[in-house]
Amino acid sequence: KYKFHIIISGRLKVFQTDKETGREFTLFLLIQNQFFDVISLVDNCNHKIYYESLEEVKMLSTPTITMRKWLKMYPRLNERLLTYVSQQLLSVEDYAVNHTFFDIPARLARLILKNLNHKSQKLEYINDLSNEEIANLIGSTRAVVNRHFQDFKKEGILKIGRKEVEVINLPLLLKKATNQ
Amino acid sequence: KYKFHIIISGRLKVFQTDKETGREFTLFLLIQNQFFDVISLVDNCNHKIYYESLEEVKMLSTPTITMRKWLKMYPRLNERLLTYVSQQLLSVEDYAVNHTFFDIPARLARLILKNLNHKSQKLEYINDLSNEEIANLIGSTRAVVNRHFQDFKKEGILKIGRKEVEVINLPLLLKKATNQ
DNA sequence: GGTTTAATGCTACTTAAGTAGTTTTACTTC
DNA sequence: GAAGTAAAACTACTTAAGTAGCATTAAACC
Repeated sequence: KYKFHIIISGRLKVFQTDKETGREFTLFLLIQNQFFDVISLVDNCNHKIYYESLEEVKMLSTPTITMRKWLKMYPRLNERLLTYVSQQLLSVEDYAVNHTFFDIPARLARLILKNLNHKSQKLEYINDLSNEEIANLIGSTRAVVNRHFQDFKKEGILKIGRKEVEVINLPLLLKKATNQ
Repeated sequence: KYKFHIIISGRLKVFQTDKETGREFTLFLLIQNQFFDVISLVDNCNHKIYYESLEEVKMLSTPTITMRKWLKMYPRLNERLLTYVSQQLLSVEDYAVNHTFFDIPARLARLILKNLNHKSQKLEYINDLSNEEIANLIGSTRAVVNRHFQDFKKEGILKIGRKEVEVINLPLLLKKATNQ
């Protein structure tokens, strides 16, 4: 029933939802060479999670049981997985810490900085996302994200097109990312 | 320089701080048989984190290098670590999700439920913590936590002594934990 | 028992996140 | 190029988290 996957191409959004409000929170945007779902390998945890492809996604899949067998046979695999899960841990830890210490403008700035291609001054990998999806990434809502995008624009930090963000004033953006 | 530890006894608080506001956020309260710091084993990550013992802590320690050697020699160890890190991932994921979907009363209720001994109706493991430390666990502040503790008391959900919490009305507490 | 200290309780205030609803813009499709 | 649609922009409002400062209580120590 359960399977283990490796993404070959495309983006897979892994998220949680709140049925009450309908809000979503994106935990990971998995891309090439990333794994899903590692947690299923670890014994009897009933980890409820949702996923959705942002475009056509190609991936290698194998039943959890087979994967468990391979893990026993090839220690290197275990090692690789440990590294991967540790990175995910750091990533989610970052979410949690950002949520407690920073307001939305700062979290937005940090998201942009994290995904910024410093040569083109543009976002890569999340550049085509709607305000809604951006909001899901920082644990907020569409309207709020848009509000602060407008502020950033007014302050000359960003140039914003439809589903396109370009950084104009990097120093100011960096400042937004740190102070509250 | 870096070391890997296994807790033998006592509680070790692992946390992050915001220098600006002085606020803390507790990521883990490590106890017996838990590891610290697994992340250091994974190559060149410069993971900044703070830790502090809540009482006298005994632990086994070994240099990261040695531990890495052992990992290569004993595959079972790798397996065990993978399980451990995965659990931590789930735990931190829970933090992140709670922060986006639930308000402070709900997060407080969920913390209590998570650490509730259903026989004694009392908290175990975090029962002796101050409001301040409770706040650090749910990513809030002392005053706010206290405010909601008072509400819970008035509503007949909790009986609160100095550094002591007892659940009076479990159904109501459960309700608080889900809706906002 | 009296004094010191730290945790808790309380009041008042500020601010920003969330929400609802509408208007405008830009892209798509025929 | 007109029509339709979905995203983005905007306005107004509500609410709760955060903050500051002080009062009170309980514990700890001499």
